Amino acid sequence: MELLLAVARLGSLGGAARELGITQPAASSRVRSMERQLGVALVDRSPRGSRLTDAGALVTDWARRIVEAAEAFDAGAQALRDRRDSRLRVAASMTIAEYLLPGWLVALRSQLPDTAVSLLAGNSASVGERLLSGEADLGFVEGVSVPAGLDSAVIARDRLIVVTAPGHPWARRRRPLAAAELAATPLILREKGSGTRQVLDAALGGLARPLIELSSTTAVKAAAVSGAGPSVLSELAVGEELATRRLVSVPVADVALARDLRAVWPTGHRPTGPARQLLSLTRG
Amino acid sequence: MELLLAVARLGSLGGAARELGITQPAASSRVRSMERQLGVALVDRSPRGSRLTDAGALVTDWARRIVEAAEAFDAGAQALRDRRDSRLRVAASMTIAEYLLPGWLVALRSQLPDTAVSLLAGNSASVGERLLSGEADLGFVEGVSVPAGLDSAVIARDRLIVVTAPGHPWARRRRPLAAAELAATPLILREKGSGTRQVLDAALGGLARPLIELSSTTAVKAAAVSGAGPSVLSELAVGEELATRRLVSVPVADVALARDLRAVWPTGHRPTGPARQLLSLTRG
DNA sequence: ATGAGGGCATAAGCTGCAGTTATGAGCAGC
DNA sequence: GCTGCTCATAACTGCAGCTTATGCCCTCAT
Repeated sequence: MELLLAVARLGSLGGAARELGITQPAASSRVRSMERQLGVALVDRSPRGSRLTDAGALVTDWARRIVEAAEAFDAGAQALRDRRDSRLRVAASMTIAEYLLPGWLVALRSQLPDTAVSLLAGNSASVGERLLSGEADLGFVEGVSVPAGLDSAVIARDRLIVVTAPGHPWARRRRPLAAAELAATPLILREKGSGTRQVLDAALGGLARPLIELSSTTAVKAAAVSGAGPSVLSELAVGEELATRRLVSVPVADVALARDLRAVWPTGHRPTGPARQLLSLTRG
Repeated sequence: MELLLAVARLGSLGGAARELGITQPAASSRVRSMERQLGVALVDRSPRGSRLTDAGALVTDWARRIVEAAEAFDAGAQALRDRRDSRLRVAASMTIAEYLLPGWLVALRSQLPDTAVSLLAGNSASVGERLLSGEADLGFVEGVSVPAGLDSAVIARDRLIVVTAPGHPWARRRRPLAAAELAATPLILREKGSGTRQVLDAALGGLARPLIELSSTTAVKAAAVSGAGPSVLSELAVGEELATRRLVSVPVADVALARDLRAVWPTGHRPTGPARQLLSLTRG
C-alpha cells in the first residue's frame, strides 16, 4: 500500500523502495505480485521510471485510506505505549480519544517528530484527577461541566444528530423534526448512562424512548445502517456514513443536541511547549 | 486487527480464531505480541472467555477504521480483478469509483455474497460507450449531461464546498460568501479540464482564479489542510477532514456548486437482478 | 559513438515469522 | 469427578519476502 503511494509520489520503483528502506527487487516483486492478484497492470514501467496506470491510480486512492487509518492507529498505539518518560502526557475522555485524538497525534507528529506522547483514556472525572495529580499535562473532556480546579477552552462542538437509513420515511423529510416528535419515537440508543444518552435525555427532558439499547456506538451505528430505526449519534461517529449515504441526517428543530468538547488544564498552568502545540492543532 | 474485532464480538480468543480460520494458539500469540508491542493489556483472559480491556476497546475502535478501509479496498480490488464472467459489470466515472463504489460493493457483497462484480472506470463518455456496447450492465456518471441513448436516475448530489484550514479568516465567517468574492480570490484548484474545475468554472462563469494548480484531489487537499489557501472540493472528498476539523467548510451564497450523480443504463433496459439491487443500495 | 548512470527484471539463497500440532492447566456445571 | 469450555506453552515447519548479484535497456553527456 505505502509502496503504491510512494511510487505515485516519486515516479520510480527504486526510489519508492529506498524510501521504505527496502531494496528495489523487493519493491518490484511486491508490485508484481499485487498486479498478478488483481489481474491488472498498476504501473507503467519504462526504462526511465514508472508511472501509475489509471487502474493503479484508482487502487492507490483506495489504498490511501487504509494507509491513513493505519497512521492514525499507529499514532494512537504509540501514545498508549509511551506511558512513562514522555514529553507530553494527555488524558482524554473516550469519544475524543476514539475519534479525534489519533488525527491530532498524526498532525502533531508531523510538527514535532521527536515528541513522545502518552495517552490515558477515561471519563471526565478521571481526566480531572490525572491533571490535578500531575499525571497528565493536558486533558480533553466532553460534556457540560468542567471538573473543579481546571481551566478550559472550548475546542469544538459535538453535535448529536438524528440519523436514519436512507430508506426510512424521515430520510426524505425536509421540515425539521420537533422535539416532541423525537421524544415520542422509539430510537436506537446507547445504554442509559452513556455520554450521548445523557445529553439526549437532558435535551428531551429525560424522555428518550429506546427501541433497542446497545452497549457500543458501533453496534448502534450498525443497527441504524441496517434500517432498524432512527438513532441519535455524535456527528463524529457518523461522518463517513453520511458522506457515503449509508446514513442520512434528519433535520431537527428546537432541540439543543450539542455538547462542547473542551481542552482542560490545571487552573493557572497554561499549557506550554508540546501541550500548547497540540492545543493549537485542535483549534487551528 | 480483524482478530481484535472478532474477540470483541465473540468474547473468546478461540472463537475468534475459528472465525478467521486459524488455530487458537495462533490467535493467542498474535494478541500477545500486540500487547507486548503496546505495553498494555488488551484482553482480559479468564478460563471462561476473554473480554477487551478499556485500552483494548480503544485500540479495537481504531483498528475498526483500518479494517473497514481494507474491506472497501478489497471489494474494489475484487471488482477490478473479475473482468470476465462476472454477473454484474459496472462502469463508473472516477469520482464515483474512487469514493462511493467501494462502499456500495461492500454493502452489495453482504446482500449477494456470491455475485462477482467487475468494474471499469473511465470518464462519462466511456461509461456511455461501455453500456451501449454491452460491456457493462450499469453505469454511474457525474456531471451535467447524460450521454445519449441512456436512461438515468439521480442517486445523489455532489456538492462542491469551499474549504479552508481552520486558521484561515474565512473559517470564522458566518455570513455566506458571495460568488463574486469567491471568483475574486485565488484558490487551490485541480488543473483546468478536471470535473470539479469545470463545475466551478461554470458556476462562476469561467472566472475561477488559481492560486496553485495541482493534478490530483489528494494534492489539493493536502495543500488546503496545510493552510496554503482556500479551495473548492467535492464534499465526498473532504468528509473526514471536515469531521476532524482539519478543514472547515465556508458557507457560500448564490452559487450553484452542485452536480448530480446519476446511475445510467441503456434506454429501455431497466436494471434487473444484481444491477437493480446495487441501484437500490445507492438510493436507499 | 561510447560509456556512465539510472531504471527495471530475474535468479538463487537465506531467514524469520506466523502458522501448525500436541499437550497441559484452570475453571464451571452436571 | 468427569466433561467441556477456556487459554498457555513448547517444539517443529514451511513459505513469504527479503537480500545480494547480475544483466539488459534506455538516455544523456561527453
